[in-house]
Amino acid sequence: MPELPEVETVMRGLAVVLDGQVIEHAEARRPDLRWPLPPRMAARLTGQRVLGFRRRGKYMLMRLDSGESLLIHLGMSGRMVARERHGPAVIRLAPQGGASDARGHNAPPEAHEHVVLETAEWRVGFVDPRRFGAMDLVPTAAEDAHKLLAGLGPEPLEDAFTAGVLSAALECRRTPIKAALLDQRIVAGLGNIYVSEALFRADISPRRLARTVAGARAERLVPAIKAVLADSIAAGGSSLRDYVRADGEVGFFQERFDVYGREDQPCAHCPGVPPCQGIQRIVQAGRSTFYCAKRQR
DNA sequence: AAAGGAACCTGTTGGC
DNA sequence: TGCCAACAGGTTCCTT
Repeated sequence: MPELPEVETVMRGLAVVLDGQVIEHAEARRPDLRWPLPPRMAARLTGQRVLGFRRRGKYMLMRLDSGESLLIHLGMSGRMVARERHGPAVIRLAPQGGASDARGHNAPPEAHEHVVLETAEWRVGFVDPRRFGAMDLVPTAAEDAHKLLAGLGPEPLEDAFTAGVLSAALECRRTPIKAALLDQRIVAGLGNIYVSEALFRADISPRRLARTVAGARAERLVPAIKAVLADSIAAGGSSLRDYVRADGEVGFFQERFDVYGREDQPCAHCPGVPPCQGIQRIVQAGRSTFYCAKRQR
């Protein structure tokens, strides 16, 4: 569910609540997420001060003063819910929000809340119905050597991610560009939504062979990827600013997609111009892709 | 080695 | 209204 922009926004929300605070109490209520939680995780978190956060692809890393970092992946359905322990505020760091009738310290416990972290002021729960999410502890000095991070491709928002870098990575791939961009080894952080969105912005067909995305096409695609991610983070970030509302719900990119989930709707690039067929939905590698067949080549 | 599909789980949605 | 199938934003693992 959460792709790079959602993970970035969730992480910034966690930082607001946890940065600099001491985890007074930690609890692993259900130890079997995607993989078993690391040994004694709750004990290794308890008493630690949170020194800072960082994101790598769709992974969040929370630095502790013990010299370890908590690695968090939200999987498909993972979200974080922060409640003020002695007040009404609730921050739901959830990509699609959902019902928001929670009432703070008197609210019923969230279902599927597998891990809980408590500071003096906040109770932060990791909620993940499908349990595709994961947590692990890793030495801070060797974060990037972690098995789940070691193979990741470049960060798309960093300057080092250029058209040259991308086309070099795509060169030997005999697969549609859609599938290649979902591969976290090519570029880290894109998922099913933003791949469709970026290809639309770059006028590139999702069916095009990856290795033919070079030259001018790669020069269009890289800025398109950066722009759609940045726009989405800006949308989430702006809603994060007023999180203090008692029923605080962090908004995300939501209804602002150009193509994702818009089958049969007009294409924003060629509205009403025949023979544009509007947005089509196709299935690639078992997953939905949305695009405009006229515009994207 | 790379590509495609199944598998992991649970919740929601849409059709009949 | 009820039931069931299809589908969901991710990733790994197992075959070809």
